[in-house]
Amino acid sequence: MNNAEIAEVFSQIATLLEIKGENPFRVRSYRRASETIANLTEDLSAIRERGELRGIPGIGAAIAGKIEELLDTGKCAQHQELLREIPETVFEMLEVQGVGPKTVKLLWEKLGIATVESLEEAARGGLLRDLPGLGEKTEQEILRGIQRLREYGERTNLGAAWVLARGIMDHLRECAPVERMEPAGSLRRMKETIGDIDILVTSQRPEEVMECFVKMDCVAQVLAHGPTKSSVLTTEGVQADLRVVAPESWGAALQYFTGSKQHNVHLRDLAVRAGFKLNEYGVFRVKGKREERVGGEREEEMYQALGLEWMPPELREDTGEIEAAREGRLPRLVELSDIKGDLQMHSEWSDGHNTLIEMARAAKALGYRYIAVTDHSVSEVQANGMSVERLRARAAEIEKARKAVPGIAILNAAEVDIKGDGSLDYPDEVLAELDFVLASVHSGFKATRDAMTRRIVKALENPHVDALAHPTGRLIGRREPYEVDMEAVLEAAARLGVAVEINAHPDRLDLKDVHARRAKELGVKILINTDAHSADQLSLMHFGVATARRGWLEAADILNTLPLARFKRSLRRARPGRKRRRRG
DNA sequence: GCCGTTTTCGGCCCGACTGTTTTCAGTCG
Repeated sequence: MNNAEIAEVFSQIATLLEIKGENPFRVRSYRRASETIANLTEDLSAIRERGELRGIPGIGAAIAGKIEELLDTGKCAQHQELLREIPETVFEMLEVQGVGPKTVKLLWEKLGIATVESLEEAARGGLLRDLPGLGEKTEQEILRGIQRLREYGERTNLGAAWVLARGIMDHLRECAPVERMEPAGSLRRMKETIGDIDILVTSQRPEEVMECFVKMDCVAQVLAHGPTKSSVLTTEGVQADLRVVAPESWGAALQYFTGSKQHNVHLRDLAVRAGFKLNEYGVFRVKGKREERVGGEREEEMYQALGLEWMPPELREDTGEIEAAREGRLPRLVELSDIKGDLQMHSEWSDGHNTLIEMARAAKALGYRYIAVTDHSVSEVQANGMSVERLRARAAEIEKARKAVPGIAILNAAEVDIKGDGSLDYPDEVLAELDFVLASVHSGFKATRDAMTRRIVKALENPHVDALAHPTGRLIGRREPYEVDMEAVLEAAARLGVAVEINAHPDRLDLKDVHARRAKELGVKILINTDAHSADQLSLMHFGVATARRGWLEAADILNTLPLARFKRSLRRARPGRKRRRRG
């Protein structure tokens, strides 16, 4: 079993214990373990080999034993036992807004309801209103929740949420008396998917801000409309929450609503131990019964009171950032302004919409010093992949573009398919003509994990390959990543000096944050590229930078933060090993 | 179930909102 599967088992155990009404602290232990495991950069099996399971924070004797059980047998007796008591289908019931563990317990015990379908039927039949603690309004709310779940599913891609949030904020700035305004929540942390959009503002006239917010064109339904908090469902099906806070609580509220939940829980635990209290209004020193407010206007104050440095939102997942802050060893995360070039983009020569010159001009306008134009290779028929002849014809056009757009280096490059057997889509002598070779998988996604791993590692062993693009092939929300042993791929990349891409397109974000962090640990050099298929998509770079930041990466970990000459020297092709191998 | 230079037992984050209530439980973030 892999880490994600084991994390899922513990998450289910936590939920099932919660439904049973078990000790909430025991529930939390399983939930915390689940989240910690999901964010680990290394496989549990490897950690176990070294006998270090107990060293993972939140993993004690009991859970370590269950991890071993899961690794050995693929099952966990306690989990199986719980599932015999409560059917697995209750998990989807919990996705309905307003339905929590207590309600599920009630529905299951009193009415034998364990699926969303039977819940809907019972609500329509008016059977819920007679249950203790439930009433007619709750019944209607559950029906609405089911409809919303069916219509829109759960989470939104970061890219779509970003556009929507920008739109809302631009609108509020125009029509309402807002002072400070920032997105909070998972959007501010730049998570790859967003549950709902949180926006925080300060204003002298909150009612007007709320009024403007609930009357936006993009509002499909007003879910709540109060003086300090309003929630709407947008026409895109994304929930957006707006909160107005007092200026003196701005920092406290921003910290609080940015989360993550685990980060906040950990932080407040520290606060209590140090004699402080944190909430969305400020940080307070607790003296017996009295509380003295010691900060809250600026976010920094919330951390400083606990002896911690302020930390970027992208780090706030409780995966070691609090310990790092305490010890003064937070990374200096890479920033968009560090990026000097973009090494994956497509032109009209394959499936892009713009000419070479248009792409170069757009990249230059963003301040880049170099780009690689990586049109597709011959096998990508549907993407107008280039034959060797067209590739050579394009080389002449690139030469012209270099003259037409001075001040930016244009690398003659290609995104070359890794074929089913791990060979590349152009012969070696053709690859040798290129300035930069990016390899990637576009077919055979259903291969076994072993086969896919061998295929990719073999491709990386080709000395002409400089970098691996979108290493798992996933499309967030649409296509699962193919099965591959990422640890083996990253180890091969580190050994061979091949760079690995963080694809910045918000549908991909591939490498994802956790893998990027692992890549750094293994000494793999990273590229952040947009994979732009039009000039305007070059601006998606910041999503890739955010993913790198979530992986704790600094500018020095990323090749395309280097000036051109050093960038070229850092590519695998500049390494002496490559020449030796070629002669041999 | 986890954890500890104030503890190996006794703690474990905090508040708002809603609906069903008569003082509070459940959900959410």
